[in-house]
Amino acid sequence: MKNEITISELARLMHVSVHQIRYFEEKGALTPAYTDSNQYRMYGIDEIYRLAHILLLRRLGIPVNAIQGCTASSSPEQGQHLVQQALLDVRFEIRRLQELEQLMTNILNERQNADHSSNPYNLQRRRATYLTRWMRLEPLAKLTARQLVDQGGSVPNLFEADIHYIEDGPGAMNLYTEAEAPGDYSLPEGEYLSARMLIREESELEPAITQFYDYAATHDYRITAPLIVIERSYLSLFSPDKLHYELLAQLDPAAPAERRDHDDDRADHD
DNA sequence: CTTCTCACA
DNA sequence: TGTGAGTA
Repeated sequence: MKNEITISELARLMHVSVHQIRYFEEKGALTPAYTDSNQYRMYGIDEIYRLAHILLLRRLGIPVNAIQGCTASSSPEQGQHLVQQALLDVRFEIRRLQELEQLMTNILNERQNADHSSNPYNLQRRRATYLTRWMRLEPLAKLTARQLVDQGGSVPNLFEADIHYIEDGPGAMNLYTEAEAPGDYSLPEGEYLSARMLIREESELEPAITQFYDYAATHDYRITAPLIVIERSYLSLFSPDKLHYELLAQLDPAAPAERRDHDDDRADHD
């Protein structure tokens, strides 16, 4: 019985595939102690340690090629740099996952918010938000696939963000998405009237808008700024035939805006 | 049981 | 960076 072991024994011992060991060899990271007369690779105790090191560095996300140079020519300086780089990479990955987590909770939260379908209207105090414009829709133009590609690469992560439609001249629309910093359009902080609704056909939108203005008028809300139509893409996620919209308009800050300390005293109109 | 090579994610 | 199939 030899002291050295075969590749499959080594693989079982280290909980890796035989393939993987040969792959490391191809990359120059791990050479067998010797190859037997039957062409079998044989591994001794040194190779076991070596493989353990390689596996550890792989867990840190260091590429096998890099392990080759760092373990063989063995410059501790370089090895340290590799680990530092790997650390930077995992921090980047953590950020990525945190953003993903945020997206998921947003999707879930929006569903909760959307479910109170009793009274679509509601008054909100909103912080300033900033919008960046990414496309202009000419009057009567419908959004088509062609327009999206002709528009150039500047289409945002479409349908991961809510699309804001703001009228720009007669019949024309500008399309925006939310931005971090002040951009092409700003919604100032203030009181807003909002209505959320679920719509099956685009034709339902127009009457909803007039109804929105009617509602504002009968409640003496002064709307000065343009109406913002928000297409909430998350909410259509699980009901493809329906679109969720929010109508939003800032209330005139100059108007006396009879202080409403509670906003649930309207139930007369629908 | 091993080897190698190739195609595939 | 590996995996799986097929071969000898």
